[in-house]
Amino acid sequence: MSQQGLSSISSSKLADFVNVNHWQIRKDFSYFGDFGKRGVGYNIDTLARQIKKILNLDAVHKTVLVGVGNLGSALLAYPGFRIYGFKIAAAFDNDPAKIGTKVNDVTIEDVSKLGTLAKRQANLAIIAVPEQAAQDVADALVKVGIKGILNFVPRRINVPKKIKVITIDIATDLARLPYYIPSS
Amino acid sequence: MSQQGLSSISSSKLADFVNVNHWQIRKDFSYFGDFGKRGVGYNIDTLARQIKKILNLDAVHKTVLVGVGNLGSALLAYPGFRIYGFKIAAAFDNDPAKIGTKVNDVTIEDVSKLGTLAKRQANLAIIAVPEQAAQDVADALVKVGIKGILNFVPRRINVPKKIKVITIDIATDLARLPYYIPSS
DNA sequence: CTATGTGAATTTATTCACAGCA
DNA sequence: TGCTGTGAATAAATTCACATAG
Repeated sequence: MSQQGLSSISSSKLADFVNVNHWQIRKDFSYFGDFGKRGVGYNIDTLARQIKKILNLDAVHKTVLVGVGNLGSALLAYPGFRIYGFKIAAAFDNDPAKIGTKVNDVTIEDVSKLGTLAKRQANLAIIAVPEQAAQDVADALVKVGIKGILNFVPRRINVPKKIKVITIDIATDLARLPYYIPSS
Repeated sequence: MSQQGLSSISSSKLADFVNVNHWQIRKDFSYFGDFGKRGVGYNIDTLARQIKKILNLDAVHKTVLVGVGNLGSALLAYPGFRIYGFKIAAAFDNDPAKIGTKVNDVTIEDVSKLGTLAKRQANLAIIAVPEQAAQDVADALVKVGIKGILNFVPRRINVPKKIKVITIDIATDLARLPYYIPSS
């Protein structure tokens, strides 16, 4: 919207975009501050900045990818990360054929050298390895000081409580669909 | 657990697995029926069958994949779908180099021939195409009678209200992590 | 007049505590 | 004695309605 030259937006318009009610938008915002102008709406740039600040998205986050198979490659090519400030700073795999090659400007490193990450100040990681390797990779990432993990492996991984893990299990998401489908 | 020879499980054990309280497990189940035996617990096979029935997962769901790029290929290779009864019955792409080739026993077809699906009784679809193509693909899928869509494209797609769409936006999921990370 | 921000009312979800069955 | 199922109590989220500011 900002790029379209708009400067303000109302809670009703925002609500339409995300399919909720206008009062829900205002109530939610109100828990964090007074972002709007009565009679006018919300300044788009200011609002975006405030939300990014609340979500701690107002800085670049160095992110590490472990596992450059089909899914990992898709993630490396995925343009969606940039808008939120995620920078994939390193990628690791254990396949000798891949190590040393470049995918989207990132050189793939040997997963056994994960330890070298410690100096490089990445604090988020994406795990996209086969199931059996997931826990080992998680352990190595914890050891190296990672603070948060986005886990694509359909398996629970154990990490210290202060490390935040978000698991994306694609099969489980797909499994929610049939519930809404009449008989099939 | 069934494969490990166990026949029963208590709400407390189940609760530990999914990180909720034991009374939450029982309360949730109770909305759908009385599945357990007092003093014993829940019969594992019966419970699994009941849950699958509730979620409409007790039949094979023919599923169509559109877009066989990095992500689509990863999905074709993904073993997680099978356990819930999803069978990828067809895959489509618009790249001549891919059409006709086989990935995991599925022959890739020309996306312009999506119309031929009508006869093949698939009612779920996975969209993994570039952003610009998403709406056109969705329209074609609706025309061909699909009932539910798992959408991996970070963009809202418009479909008739009776069609259920679940969108997985990986960037948004990753964007939730920094909120939990101390300073960074 | 328009659109926000927020107390109050209402609805929904979670937690408790325990009766009742194997 | 062990564990379920569920009313009742508590907590949380949503919705309403309207005073207030531009």
